[in-house]
Amino acid sequence: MLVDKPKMHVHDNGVFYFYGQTLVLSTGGSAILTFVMTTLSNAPTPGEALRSRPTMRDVAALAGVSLKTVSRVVNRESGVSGDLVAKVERAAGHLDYRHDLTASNLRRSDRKTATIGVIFEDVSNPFFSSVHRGIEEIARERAVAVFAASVDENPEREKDLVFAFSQRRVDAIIMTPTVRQQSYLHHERRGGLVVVFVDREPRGFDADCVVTDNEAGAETATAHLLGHGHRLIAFVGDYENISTASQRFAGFAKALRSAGAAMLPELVRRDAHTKESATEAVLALLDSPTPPTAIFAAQNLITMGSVRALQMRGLQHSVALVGFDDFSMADALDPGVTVVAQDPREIGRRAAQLAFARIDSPDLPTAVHVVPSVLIRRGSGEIPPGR
Amino acid sequence: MLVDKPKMHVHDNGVFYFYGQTLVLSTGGSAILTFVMTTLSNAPTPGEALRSRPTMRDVAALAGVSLKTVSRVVNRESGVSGDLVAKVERAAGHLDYRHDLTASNLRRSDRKTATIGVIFEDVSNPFFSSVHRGIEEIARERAVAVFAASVDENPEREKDLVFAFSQRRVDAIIMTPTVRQQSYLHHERRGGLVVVFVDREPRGFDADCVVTDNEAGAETATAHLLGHGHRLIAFVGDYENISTASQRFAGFAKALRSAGAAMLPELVRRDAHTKESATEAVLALLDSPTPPTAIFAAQNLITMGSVRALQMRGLQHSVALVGFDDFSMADALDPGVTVVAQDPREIGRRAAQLAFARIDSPDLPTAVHVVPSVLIRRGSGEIPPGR
DNA sequence: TTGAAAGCGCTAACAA
DNA sequence: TTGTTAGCGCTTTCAA
Repeated sequence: MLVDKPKMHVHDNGVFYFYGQTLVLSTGGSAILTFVMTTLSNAPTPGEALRSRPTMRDVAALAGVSLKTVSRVVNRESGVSGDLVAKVERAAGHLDYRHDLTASNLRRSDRKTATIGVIFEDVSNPFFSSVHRGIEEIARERAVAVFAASVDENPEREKDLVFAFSQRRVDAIIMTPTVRQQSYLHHERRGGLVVVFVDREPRGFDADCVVTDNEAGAETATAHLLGHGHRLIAFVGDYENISTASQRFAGFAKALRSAGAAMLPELVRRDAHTKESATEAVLALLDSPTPPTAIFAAQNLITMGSVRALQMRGLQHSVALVGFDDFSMADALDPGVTVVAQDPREIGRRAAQLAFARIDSPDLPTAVHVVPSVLIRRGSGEIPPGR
Repeated sequence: MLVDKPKMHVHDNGVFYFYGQTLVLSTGGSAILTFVMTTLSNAPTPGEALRSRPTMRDVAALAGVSLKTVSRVVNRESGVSGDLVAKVERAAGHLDYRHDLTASNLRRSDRKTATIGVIFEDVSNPFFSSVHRGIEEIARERAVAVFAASVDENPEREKDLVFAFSQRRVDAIIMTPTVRQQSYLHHERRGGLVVVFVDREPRGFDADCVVTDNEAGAETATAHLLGHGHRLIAFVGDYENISTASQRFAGFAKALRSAGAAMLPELVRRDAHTKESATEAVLALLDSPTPPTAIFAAQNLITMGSVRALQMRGLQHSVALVGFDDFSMADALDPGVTVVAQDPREIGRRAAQLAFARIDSPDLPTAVHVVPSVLIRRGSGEIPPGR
């Protein structure tokens, strides 16, 4: 179906299409013509020309100098006369020359691509997106570009992503390990790839790492609840094979031991991973014959899911809650949610710093940076045990 | 300071360092030795060997075949005898060979790097991190790696990032435009770079684009408040030069006009951008001589900041609020926050699909996809005008 | 200070 | 089916 008007909006099943020359309707649904644009531009179209990019040779020819001189100017090497520099820059500007970093890297002796890869469980999890942000801040200072990807609980994907980044010759990979153990990375490291871990420590692989003080933070959280008189404290956490989850569980157990409180197996749920599964787990706890008077939620999504469950039962003001990891609007809830806050952006910054430090000096001893967590009292953690 | 134990944790000003052989103390603060690890591994250390990566030539030599045969096997080309395929694969596995995509790309005729770049205002903004997620889902299907970076209100940085990605020969850039106009991209496009915009439409550049129906969504939100009897409705939005912000303002104005309601300039704030500035703006409105009975917050951070302001004045149950763009825990607040929800993940998916469609067929007419928004009633938007 | 030749790791085009 | 040669766009090395 062709339309003579150059551009238009068409409403179709809730979706608009806005095409240059062709009006496209999806199948099904009654199409409604919404309005017609009449603007026309004579700027180049997306498919125009595609004449191949100018190379250094083209610039050299236009400037009347040798290839090598252009290379020197582009790389800002010293020892080129100001006259030639100006000539080359004019020619490069005229041709819209773009230095090809991939070709440059191929020939260069240090073989650095000024590119790193980041692998998270999920780039859209607020914790990880903040870490990502922190990494970017440091990378930016070195004009390093950052690949980012999500593993999504798929263990094969961790290896695939490492492989994909390795094939693209990244200088370093910053990652959250999910696979049971990381010794498969030894091969990559022999090839000169730097690997830094964030959030969780690797297994079977000695490398730089930045983590939160999970055990101490969980201990603090639990002790906080114990201090308010709770003895029926539930633990709702991630799968045991996730190292942070098991460390947080260890902190929980340690606090109970220190207080001489019993750990009640029926109040321990280590199978929550998403908001939804956490809601389910907490509902089950609340509806059980021995409901907890307090809950320690060991991860941000789990805390959010726990809030929902408490609200569903109208218990948000009666059952105490402390979460691990802060989240957006935790302070705006009623009651505000008490959390052990991490500093994800700082974690990201440090991980990037460690990565670049090792790129610069491969022989440094490996370092594990533990970033402290902070208890933030907001109300939910200060509720006393009911009756 | 040297220590004989191989690894240790040291607590110093709240930061732990965990080094292979050297105990490092930061300056200042009382250092407390926390515990000592005794594990020792004989796996390769990070700085080990760095013997250069094996190339196809090495594989060819080990397998006793020619370079080209290895290339054929690595690229899964047909026409190689099973015998040689096995030989080559064995040799490649033995050497931990990694195909160098950067070198491959340099020589290949299509010159595709299987890499795209994404440029957002802030990768840690939940809206953008979800868009990022959507893009990744589609890119994953094509084994394409994704660079992600933030502009951070710095207009120069938009161009710098485009430049940085262009230098790395990405196949496409998916971006949120911030600079006043995008005609500088014509040069890049001539070189074959595909550009797709998300969230905001570009100016001075005809390209594929995926946006939310900002004007219609804002109109719906405002009409919703008008329908509940409000006439003193405040608009709190982003800077005027951001196209989404002005479209949402247009929708706001349109709804007022349709209802025959007056637009009160003193209730319009178009200078909010962050959570904090929104809180300030809303506090000023609430404390003014003519406070609004309802607020339309035109962006996710602004809505969050508005919630905070209402809570600070204890007005969250008296002044109505509708936000543009959903956010985490909006349903768990008291009252739940009524929003016009976008579908960021879907926006990301479509943007990626558009990008790949254009990579495959550069001559398609440009398309603007408008993804519909949905009003979600949660309580805050249904509060009637007080008294 | 400038340039010519070689070659980074790979694939295209062609030959055997 | 396999291999040889040339060369992608650039930097290195070395000579002028």
